[in-house]
Amino acid sequence: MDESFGKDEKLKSKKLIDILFQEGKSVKKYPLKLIYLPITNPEITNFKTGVSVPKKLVKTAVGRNRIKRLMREAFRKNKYLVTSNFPKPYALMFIYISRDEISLEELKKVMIKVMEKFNEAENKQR
RNA sequence: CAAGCAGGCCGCCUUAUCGCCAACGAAUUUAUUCGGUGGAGGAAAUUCCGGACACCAAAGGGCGGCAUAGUGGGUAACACCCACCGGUCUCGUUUCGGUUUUCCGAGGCGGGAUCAGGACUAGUGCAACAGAAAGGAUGUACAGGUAAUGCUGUAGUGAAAUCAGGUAAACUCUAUGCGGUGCAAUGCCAUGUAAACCGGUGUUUGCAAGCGGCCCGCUUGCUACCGGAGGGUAGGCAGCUAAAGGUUUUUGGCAACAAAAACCGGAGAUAAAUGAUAAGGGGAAUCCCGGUUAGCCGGGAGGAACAGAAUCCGGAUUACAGGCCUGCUUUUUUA
Repeated sequence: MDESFGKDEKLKSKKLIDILFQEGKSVKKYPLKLIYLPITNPEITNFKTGVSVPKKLVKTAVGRNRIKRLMREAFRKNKYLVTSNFPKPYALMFIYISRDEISLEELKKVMIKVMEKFNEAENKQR
């Protein structure tokens, strides 16, 4: 199973991120929030995923780094849940909305639930 | 051996698996695969000083403004570092005097801590209590003196009474230094469809903008003419890491440091890499059990601080579990 998470799959375009925050929909499961938007640009063929931890909630750079790394790890292990289910690519942004630290195990569980919610919402619409 | 003080160093390790970033080398299906290699800190933090570098005019002149403040040295430079001098505090020791048990006062020598440590014979301001009077000063008593007068001395208040008084982390003065903005600097590529952009030529006046707050001065634009520039995405590349680098030895120097030689040469991301999991090792505080008069000994549980590079250096400041080393002081035990 492909568990890599390389450059190509990361959300890096500033423009795309701006559009995502303006027009994207979201699902929430504490302490995670997922903002998503279908990518209309035909050049881009795969999912683009980013993670974010607000400076307001986690004060130190070490703390934010730690949580972002755990989020990437949790996504990497479970990304098949979303990437294989849709014909069109999406831009995804996971945002951590708690002040407290979290273990990888717990984060994985929440990540899976958020992804399930996302699947439901998008499949219903189609 | 223990405690305290001062200074310095380190600040989890090993293996496996799954991943991330970088340059390199192969292979091919030419954008992918494979391979081994390298990949956070002593503070990377605060952004408080000082530089390098870049652009703004060859960064220019004046006023204003800011910073620094014993002397000498080090350095690219500094508010940093070193040495010395001085003041203040403190400890030890010693001498002298009073008293003589303690104790008190003065001085010498030695150690430690600390100090924005230039100038109040330029001007201005400020000063509790006491005192007649505290800054263009001058009243009482006694004594002296004069043509005359606080003119002179003493007493009295006070830290200080015409003494070159005190005070500059008071204005100020003096000396020295400082232009501004910062790698989101800056350069290149790509983009542009039109009152825009780029290049060139010409340029009188006026206006506007920029060059630190003002003035000077300088530059640019507005105008005219000529030429250039059409897929999509909206970014990409350089700057970008070799550093006033480090280690060791020798020489010079009290030292900071400098010179020479040999060796090592070390992250470069950009919604931002350096991570996750498992096993083993290591283990402080604390807790539990057993033994012991106690110190303590044995076993088990427990599990590691502050903190993340963002152009690069030198410092300062602040945060920090635990461990190690060196020196000094003190106490106890043993020999």
